[in-house]
Amino acid sequence: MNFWLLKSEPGAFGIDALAKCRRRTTAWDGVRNFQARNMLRDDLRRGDRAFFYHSSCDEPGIVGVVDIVSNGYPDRSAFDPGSKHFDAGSDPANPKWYVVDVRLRRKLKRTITLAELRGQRGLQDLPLLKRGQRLSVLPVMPGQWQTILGLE
DNA sequence: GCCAACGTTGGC
DNA sequence: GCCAACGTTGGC
Repeated sequence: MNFWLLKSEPGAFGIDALAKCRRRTTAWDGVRNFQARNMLRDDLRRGDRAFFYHSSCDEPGIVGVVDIVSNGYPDRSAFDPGSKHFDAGSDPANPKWYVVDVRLRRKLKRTITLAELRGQRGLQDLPLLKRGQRLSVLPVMPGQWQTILGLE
């Protein structure tokens, strides 16, 4: 099992929105960055686990844990002209963008803030904390995962 | 709103 | 292939 961190803006799709989804499960769609796409397509696997991170908000930080419940598959929102994630450059016969399905495992009892993560020993190498890092899908090493859970 | 950092685009 | 211009991300 591998560990990941998935970012979302709570104003667009926050953890409470996921909690309201049928079976607390949804396709993690709308990722439009090639590096993140490659990870969704090739690296995230059913059975993996990820932190749910809120970005661009009052209190950026980790708010929950999700299970990855599918392998990567084409992002259908890219094919839908009515979707805000529509991309005319993605063809169903040759999909450009990918998703995985995620299911909410649990909300954390409290938000583990970005500021708190920055100050934590043992997380110096967490990709989330690297300068200029902007990917919405990021790996988390097992030791980092445990360190973060220990902060809750 | 500002700005640093990075990705993408497109002319050459 | 280079690189300037532009767009986006995201913390502050």
